[in-house]
Amino acid sequence: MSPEEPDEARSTRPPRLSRQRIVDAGLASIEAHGVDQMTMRSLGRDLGVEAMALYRYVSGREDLLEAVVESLLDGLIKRVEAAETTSWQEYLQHVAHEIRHMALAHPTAFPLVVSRHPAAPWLRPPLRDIAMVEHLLATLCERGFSDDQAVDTYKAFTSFLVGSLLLEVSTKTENVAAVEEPMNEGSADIPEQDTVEDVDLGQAPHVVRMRDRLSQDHSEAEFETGLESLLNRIENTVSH
Amino acid sequence: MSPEEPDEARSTRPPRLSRQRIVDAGLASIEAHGVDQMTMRSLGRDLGVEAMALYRYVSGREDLLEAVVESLLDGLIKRVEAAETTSWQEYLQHVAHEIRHMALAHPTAFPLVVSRHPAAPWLRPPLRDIAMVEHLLATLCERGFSDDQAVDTYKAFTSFLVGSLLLEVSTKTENVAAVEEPMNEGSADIPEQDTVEDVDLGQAPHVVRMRDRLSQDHSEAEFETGLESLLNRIENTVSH
DNA sequence: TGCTGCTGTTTACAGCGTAAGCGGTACGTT
DNA sequence: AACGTACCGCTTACGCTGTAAACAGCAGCA
Repeated sequence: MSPEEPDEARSTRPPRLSRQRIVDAGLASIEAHGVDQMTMRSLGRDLGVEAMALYRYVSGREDLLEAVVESLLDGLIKRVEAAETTSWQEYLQHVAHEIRHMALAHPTAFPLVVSRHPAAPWLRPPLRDIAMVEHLLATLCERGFSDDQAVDTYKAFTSFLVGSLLLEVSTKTENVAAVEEPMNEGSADIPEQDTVEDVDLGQAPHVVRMRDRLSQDHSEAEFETGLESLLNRIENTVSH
Repeated sequence: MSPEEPDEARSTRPPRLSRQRIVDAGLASIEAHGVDQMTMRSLGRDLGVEAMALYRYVSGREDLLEAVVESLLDGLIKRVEAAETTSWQEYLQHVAHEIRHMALAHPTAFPLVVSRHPAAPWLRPPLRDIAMVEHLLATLCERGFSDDQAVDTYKAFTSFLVGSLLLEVSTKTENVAAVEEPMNEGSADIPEQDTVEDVDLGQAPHVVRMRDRLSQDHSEAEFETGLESLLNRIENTVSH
């Protein structure tokens, strides 16, 4: 074995700063404590470095967040491009499942993928990558879609993903930020309302009755059902 | 006419501070300059008052944002409750259109309605109000839905709204925050990439070919189509 | 030996949310 | 008329943020 290498993995000390290391630590910090808590200073602390050191590798916090989003997407694109699918249905299902997997693996960061403005208006989240969109459109056209059909499918598909996954991860992130009561305008001797649960007990009988059902998590089945329904709908407009 | 009234509308000077006035100004500021720019200090400036004065009426910035979201919703609930609809299909369409109208009227604030955690996990955005959810569930049950069917419909309906409307308003908000280039790791004599438009010209022929189609705004038609498809799907599972 | 380039640190500044205390004004009670 | 007492908005202050700018240590090379 070579006794000495100029690489970065010899000592237990932090090897070196790099854009990749910063982005990874940023993602980890976001998942651990929420986006707001991921500050340049705390991130520097995580990496054993002053905050300003990060600015050699990212041009600012916004750039870093953008890079985190990008890093979530590019592992996925390669997998999608590698996978071979026989029908466009199978293809869209594969993409959908990959993205759902990513969303569930990073539930706190996923809203960033959705809410940050993409580079171009026609890049719809969560497919905010040109390569990804190109691959999807190309695949659909290959399978006999017209341009219009491909674009319509792309739009309906992204809408479905955003709606399903954003609400699904939001239930899994619940109390990163604590709750606080809203304050009442005038003086304050209105009978105290203990919890949200108690208010509707009088006002919302249906909600109370169905509360268990409402709280149950069937998101996977709902996702599959919705996806299948979407594919059926597309199938009808395509074969027409 | 009475020569003097103790009310607030006599002089052109700011009448008085109140929670409602603060919330309204907050919403206006958000729509004008984006959520981030709506700071307690700037909002005080808008109202001709020091920032700390606001704290008599809202318990903090978070509370204010919550109140803004609430204010977007409660005008709508009353309208939905007032409207009379004959079928559950018509009812859901009415609700969907009301919410879409709200989203388009406040495209910058709408993401707040979606992304802020609701008071209870089973209050799914954008229907984050107990009264709203109660009314929806009650109406569906009235029309013969079982509890399970009502809950499933509620979930699918909210997912649809979030996906469609969030992406629709996001295209209408495009450049509230400016773009910035991401910085490249090593030295910087890689040939400069002028705009996003030029990169894909070589790499993404399908995107280039369909760019016009991708940019065209058919969001209304897409919304109606998607909604109708959703209603059909629900209809099938209900009558089965 | 000195020069040059890269890397991380130090210092500094404007702006943020907000806790705490202060002053003025209007009003009910005496 | 005078006084106590709410209420309302202002002032000050603190710790936090993102980041611009100057600086220090250290590598390799002449």
